[in-house]
Amino acid sequence: MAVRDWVLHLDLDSFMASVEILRHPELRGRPVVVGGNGDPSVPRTVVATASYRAREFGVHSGMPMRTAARLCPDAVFLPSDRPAYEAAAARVMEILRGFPVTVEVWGLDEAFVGARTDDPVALARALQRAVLDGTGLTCSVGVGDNKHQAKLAAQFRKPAGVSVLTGADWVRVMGGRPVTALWGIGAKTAKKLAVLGYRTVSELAAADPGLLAARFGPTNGPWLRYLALGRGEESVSEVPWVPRGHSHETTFTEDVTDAETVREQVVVFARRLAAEAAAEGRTVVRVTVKVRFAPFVTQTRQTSLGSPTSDPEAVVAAAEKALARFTMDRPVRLLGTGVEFAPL
DNA sequence: TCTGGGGTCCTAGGACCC
DNA sequence: TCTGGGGTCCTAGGACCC
Repeated sequence: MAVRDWVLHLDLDSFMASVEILRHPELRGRPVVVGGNGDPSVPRTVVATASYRAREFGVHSGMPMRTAARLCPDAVFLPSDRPAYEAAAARVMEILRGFPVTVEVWGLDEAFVGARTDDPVALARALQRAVLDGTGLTCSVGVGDNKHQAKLAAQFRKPAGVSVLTGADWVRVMGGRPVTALWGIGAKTAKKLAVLGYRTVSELAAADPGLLAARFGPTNGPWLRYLALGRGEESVSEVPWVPRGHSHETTFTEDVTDAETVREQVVVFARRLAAEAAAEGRTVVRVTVKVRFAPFVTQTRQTSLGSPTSDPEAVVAAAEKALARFTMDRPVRLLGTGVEFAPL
């Protein structure tokens, strides 16, 4: 094969569960479920990651922990331990950077890898081997002409597989699949597309661009068709991601009706966010408070700051001002607070 | 399946200005 | 006095992803 640029997507398999099994070897081969505080009887908590053994029982990410416990009573349930996963992910990224490639970290457990090679599959295998030898973790790798193709390909053979998806076989592989197979089209968009008569990737690829723009907007409309044609970003960048902001939220185990409890939680979040901004050398330009009322109705209110700051009192005051704009006439299920940073 | 937490980006509508 | 057109900023909400 000729030498050319490729995009690879590396996806760690059942990442959080795998990290737990690594440090608790006696769990190997058992169904392991990570989520909430590790107690599956607590309502309003969901599965973050299920091991492949647990998935055989139908357990999957996003499922209520209580449902997981019903499907797989013998599973080991563990709380999620972010610092441990961040440390494991950092080791994986360092291993990838040992190769003559460009590594773009993408979320906690994924990376895009840009490489100039005549054998991307051999490279994918070498990356997998190095990650396994260095950390004990397995990963799946997708190879493509762009990020979209590589990302989809990585899902084809999980766990521990390598798959290739390029423009040359896009239509054959993807054409007949539902539009939700594309990276960025979910159930809501699929439903709207179905109304227009576009159900498969090939149908969307042949869609009327004007119709899409009218229905989905000037940016999103054309982008949907672009996805269906198998296009995507071709460049991989190792420049570290600059966060746009941070947020914290909590779903109360039982709905809260006491206004003071709500206010106290907002203040706690605002102080934490101000401290995080200061620690990262960032300033806050906007504070958003999010309230999810019972049964499941979500509203947001935001306050812009006159001038960017990381002063905790200013952030707290802005959060309280946003909170005051809600009509608190129903029990509160979830409370969140977020800050938007000034660009660097 | 009674539905987490942390992100990103886009859109629509109103305010305001020239 | 019945009322253009464009630009920009702000807010609230929606959709998607892991």
